[in-house]
Amino acid sequence: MRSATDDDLTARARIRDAALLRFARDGFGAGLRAVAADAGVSPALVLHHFGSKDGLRAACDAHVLERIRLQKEASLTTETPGESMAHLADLTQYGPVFGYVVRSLASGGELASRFVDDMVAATEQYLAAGVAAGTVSPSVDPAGRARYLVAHSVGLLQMALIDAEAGRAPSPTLDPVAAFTALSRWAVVPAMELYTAPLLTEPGLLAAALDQLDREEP
Amino acid sequence: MRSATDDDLTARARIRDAALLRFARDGFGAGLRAVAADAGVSPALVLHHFGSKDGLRAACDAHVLERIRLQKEASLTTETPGESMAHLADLTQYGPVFGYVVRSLASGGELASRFVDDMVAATEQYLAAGVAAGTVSPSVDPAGRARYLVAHSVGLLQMALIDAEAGRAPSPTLDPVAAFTALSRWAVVPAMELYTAPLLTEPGLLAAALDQLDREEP
DNA sequence: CGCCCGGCTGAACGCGCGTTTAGTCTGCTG
DNA sequence: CAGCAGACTAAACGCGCGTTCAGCCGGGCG
Repeated sequence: MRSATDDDLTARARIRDAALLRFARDGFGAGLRAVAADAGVSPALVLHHFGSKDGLRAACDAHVLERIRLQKEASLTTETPGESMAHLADLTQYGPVFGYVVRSLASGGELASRFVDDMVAATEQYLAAGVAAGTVSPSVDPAGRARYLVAHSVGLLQMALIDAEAGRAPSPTLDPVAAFTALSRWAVVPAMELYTAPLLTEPGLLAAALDQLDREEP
Repeated sequence: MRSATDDDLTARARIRDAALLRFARDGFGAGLRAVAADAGVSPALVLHHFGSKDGLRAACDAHVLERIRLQKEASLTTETPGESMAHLADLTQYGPVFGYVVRSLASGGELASRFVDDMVAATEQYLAAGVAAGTVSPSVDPAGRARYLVAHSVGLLQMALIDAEAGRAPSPTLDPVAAFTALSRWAVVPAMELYTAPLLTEPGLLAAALDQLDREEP
């Protein structure tokens, strides 16, 4: 299962990358023997390097978080916002990392909640910049709005995963690019409509919700 | 593990209900022996009634779909829309069914995609009624909009599940009522804001998206 | 009554899992 | 050169899984 391009990586890195891919494709129930076979090593070596299956998953999580951190740092220091968005849209550069994150969001675990928090913080920042630039409306609850929008993205990914398993769409863990284009095909128009025109015609609903919240916990 | 109220059920129904609960709480990796113990029967009896573990899950799926079908039928024939919403909001009556659906949405499978399709159809119908009543704005793509909104709900559930596993919120599969109130505490205000006022200030974005879609596939 | 059939069980089977152990090979170091 | 350390493996272990099988028990029927 080892490819020619893997030969320059240490066995440890090769195992970690193989696990990333396996877990993304088959979920975290995938066996150590399958990961070992993908990496071209013996099952015992996996445990020699990572201690246990949990250790392997923790190493995968750590590696993904580090990749995200590096990307974030780069986009903060060297890029304009436009370049950042372009990089985000180019999923090919992330390789199995994207699929692994999607699988984690579906399965839970520490990476999932940390990733969500990261996304919420980044979204809040982007929205604040948009408000300052005048392209985004200000909010009575910027943090809540960011969290709500992140939940929407999680839902779109989850529905893509469900559709993929039913054979109706490309899988975001197997072919992120195809899945993303398929998703944008149907979701962009509803999204733009929802974000540029009010869904509900009664403008007093927000005030009513705020009132009710105040009445419950003053 | 059998409770007094279970005694009047046939063993088959008791096993199915126990499986519903186990799968909802622990996921579909839960063992047959655990289900059998919960139902107060031997593991062999589970297979006697359902043939295999897959058969048991299929029976759970079928039972849940039947419950949903009955609920839908009742709400179509006997209830006003207001009563329907009130019933939907009262999660206690669904018991383990709600948690099982949430778990299915996270894990995929046939029930998940069928449930999503059901929700999309129902949402489209509700939105159409809202448009007719004047409370909801008309859409250029009613089906897409319904699907998009359902994806949002799936995302909220999935984030509740992630937060629950991180110990930050009640679990929607363990205590649906608590999870739902915790969710509404932070999500209602952003939702109302998002649905009553445009998030983006540039009104031409929808037309741009429609143009781009036309240009790609005429 | 004798029989049978379906609900039901205890015990076992084979399998694949994560993990352990003992040991080999290789390259560096004193 | 001897010796050590670390990468690596073959083989096995114990466990829990889904599943099978032979048989028990009780009620309905000819």
